[in-house]
Amino acid sequence: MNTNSLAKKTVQGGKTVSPRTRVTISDVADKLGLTKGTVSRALNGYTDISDVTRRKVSKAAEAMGYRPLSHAQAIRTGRVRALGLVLQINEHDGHRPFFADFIAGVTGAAGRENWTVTVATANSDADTLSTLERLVEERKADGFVLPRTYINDPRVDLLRKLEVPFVLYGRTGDLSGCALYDIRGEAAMASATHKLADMGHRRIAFVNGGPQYNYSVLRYQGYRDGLSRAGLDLDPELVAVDAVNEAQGEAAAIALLNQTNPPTAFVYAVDHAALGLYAACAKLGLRVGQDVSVMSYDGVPEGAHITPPLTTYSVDSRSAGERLADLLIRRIRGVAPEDLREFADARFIERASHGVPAMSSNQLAVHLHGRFSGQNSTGGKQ
Amino acid sequence: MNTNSLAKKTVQGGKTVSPRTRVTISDVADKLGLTKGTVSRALNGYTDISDVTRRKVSKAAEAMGYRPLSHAQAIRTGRVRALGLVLQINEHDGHRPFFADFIAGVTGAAGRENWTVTVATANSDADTLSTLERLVEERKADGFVLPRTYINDPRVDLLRKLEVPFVLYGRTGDLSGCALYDIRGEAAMASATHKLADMGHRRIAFVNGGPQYNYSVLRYQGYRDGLSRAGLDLDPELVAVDAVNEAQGEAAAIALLNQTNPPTAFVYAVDHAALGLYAACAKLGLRVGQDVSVMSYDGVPEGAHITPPLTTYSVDSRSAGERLADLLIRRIRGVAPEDLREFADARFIERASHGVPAMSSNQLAVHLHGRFSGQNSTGGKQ
DNA sequence: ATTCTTGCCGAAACCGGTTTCGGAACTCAA
DNA sequence: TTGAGTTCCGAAACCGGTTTCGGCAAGAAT
Repeated sequence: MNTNSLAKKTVQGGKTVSPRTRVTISDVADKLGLTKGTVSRALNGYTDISDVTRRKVSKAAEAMGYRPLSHAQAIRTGRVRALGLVLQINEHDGHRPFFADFIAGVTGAAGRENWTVTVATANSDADTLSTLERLVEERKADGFVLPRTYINDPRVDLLRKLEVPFVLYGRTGDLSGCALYDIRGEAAMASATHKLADMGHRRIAFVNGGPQYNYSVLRYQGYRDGLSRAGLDLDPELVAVDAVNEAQGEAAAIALLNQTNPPTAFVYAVDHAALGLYAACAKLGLRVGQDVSVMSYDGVPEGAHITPPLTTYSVDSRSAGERLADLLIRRIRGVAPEDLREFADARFIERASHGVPAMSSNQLAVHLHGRFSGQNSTGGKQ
Repeated sequence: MNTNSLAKKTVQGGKTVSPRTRVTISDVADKLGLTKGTVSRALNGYTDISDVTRRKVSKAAEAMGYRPLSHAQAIRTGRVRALGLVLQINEHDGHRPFFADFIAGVTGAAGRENWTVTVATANSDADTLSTLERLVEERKADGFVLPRTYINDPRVDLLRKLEVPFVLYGRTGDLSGCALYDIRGEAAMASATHKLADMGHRRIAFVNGGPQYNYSVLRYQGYRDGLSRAGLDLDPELVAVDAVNEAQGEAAAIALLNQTNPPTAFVYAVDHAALGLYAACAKLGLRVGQDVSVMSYDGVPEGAHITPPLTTYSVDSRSAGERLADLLIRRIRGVAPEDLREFADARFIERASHGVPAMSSNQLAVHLHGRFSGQNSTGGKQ
């Protein structure tokens, strides 16, 4: 018998109520004349409990509003039913708008399984690692979602060493033992490149994102695949790197356009960088979608509001979060990482930032260099 | 003696290592020849432990890398050292960009005290309440941060009833027993109104946000204070409500401008709505910052990129998150809610969306109605 | 009728901490 | 010398669950 039940309960009007006190497993056991061990086994699907008893127990538990305390379970099982998410907040992180959707996806899917999500933030790689370690040490999470993977990711090394389950949002150099979810960014880049070539563009530039991220090798590969499928040669002079925000995207565009054989089309790996092309074109007196075409990747909201609206490949961050949470929970429950790899495609959003080239590369060069010095200019036709 | 220490430890090369196993409080106790009860008391500042022992214990614990398992502590203390944050993700929530900063603030401050943050999302008021209840039931958090307060907030009622600590981000109708942090939006609105009046504007409109939110009564009050300080009368025809995104802000602006005595200046309670004024002016052939002035509130990044850049009162979401986490932790530790109320001011960011009126209200009316019918127009001079 | 299974559940240990209680040793005053 | 306080720590209960172990009763096999 639950020795505390008398102290904790009060009889009011013939009905037993528990003031300010949770209903514990012993309460359920007492009510049924069983022991708490039996109740526990019944609730957790042990096979040595008769169906009759099992049904009785789960019914009573439901009726009494019994909810096991996850940290009381954790002390024995080692599981807290929580997912960990360590976000690295960089100063120049252009991806913040995604967080809300992404977090909503992760927490939503976790909640549906009655799991919770422990979120922490860090402001450097080292900080991320020590935060991960702290969360593991205190067992605040049973596993982790690792967003924004590097080609060479120290978080993966750490969690592998600690034997803590994790799932990647993105791929990484060494995938052994990794569960993951990723968007086929390479397919999007190939498709964009190919589409632009189909429209008649012959010189198509590629502006990549941060070189440390794994996505950049994939998207670059996609760009090259698109070129070769279109029968175009790769010109290294048409490739820029490390543009993840508007300013960097603008600088890259200006540098590329100031060449003697400028591109008539751009493929950007990151939407926020692609927004910089608009600024560059404003300065250089070019019309986006006519003089210069662009397609990009991510699907940020700003792209829909800019003029002309940006053609892009949109990523569904919420469903990414949902899938990641689901995969991670299964990983924690013991499914092999190799069986937990999912891919999705970005969705093509055709807007108005691309079209058939109004000029050839040569004509564009004349147009540009006949009016401008080839340096940045703050004036120009709007 | 820790009966498990032999089973768990292995001696390798004369050095005791613990393979795959945490160091527990019993390990520390064994090493020092004390009992785990003593170690626990020493570590938790009980007065019946001698200073010598206390120092010995904390030193050994540190050296052995002992970290108490928060859920093991929780089973006795009822505290999990976690803050709860339930975010309501509305479809038309224009405030998403803040989330990253806000969450970074909360988690950062919590982490500094070795607390963690469990985040959950909900998509309706009812969902928010049931999520809160679930988190309380399973004791996934010791207290909650409640962002975006309503005038009449059911979350407050719930947590008050459950006697769970919480802290508001914003004020609410009945503040009894509430700890809170808030930005003085009313002061910002008053200041904006007064500044515009000083510049010579006589008809200043106010476009408020969602009427269910507590901030809207405060900002409206601030607008009225600003008017009266400037010696201007309140004209109800110059007040619009419920504009929290660009489309709603645009509709409000067009309706206000189509009146016979249109405003020459606008005070918006929400930046995202103020962006709609730009769209409205583009349609009506007005120049923002000259024909029409505007000041707003929030400090969203888009405001800096739009032309002309938006003058606004910027809120520091990160430090808000930090302060809230700090207040909540103190609240959970027992500080009275009345002693946990903090206010901060929004920072004035003077940009180019305001100026002396180019025309009086009458002239503006002639300008508008001489060219347009007074209905929405999609054409007009860009 | 006896023995062997099998199904089902009680009893108790256990997880890693916290907290209460009591008593040994040491002071200090009478 | 003794009695009353203090100081400091050990012993054990406790928190709310999970898991192991063993045993009883009913049915099957011999």
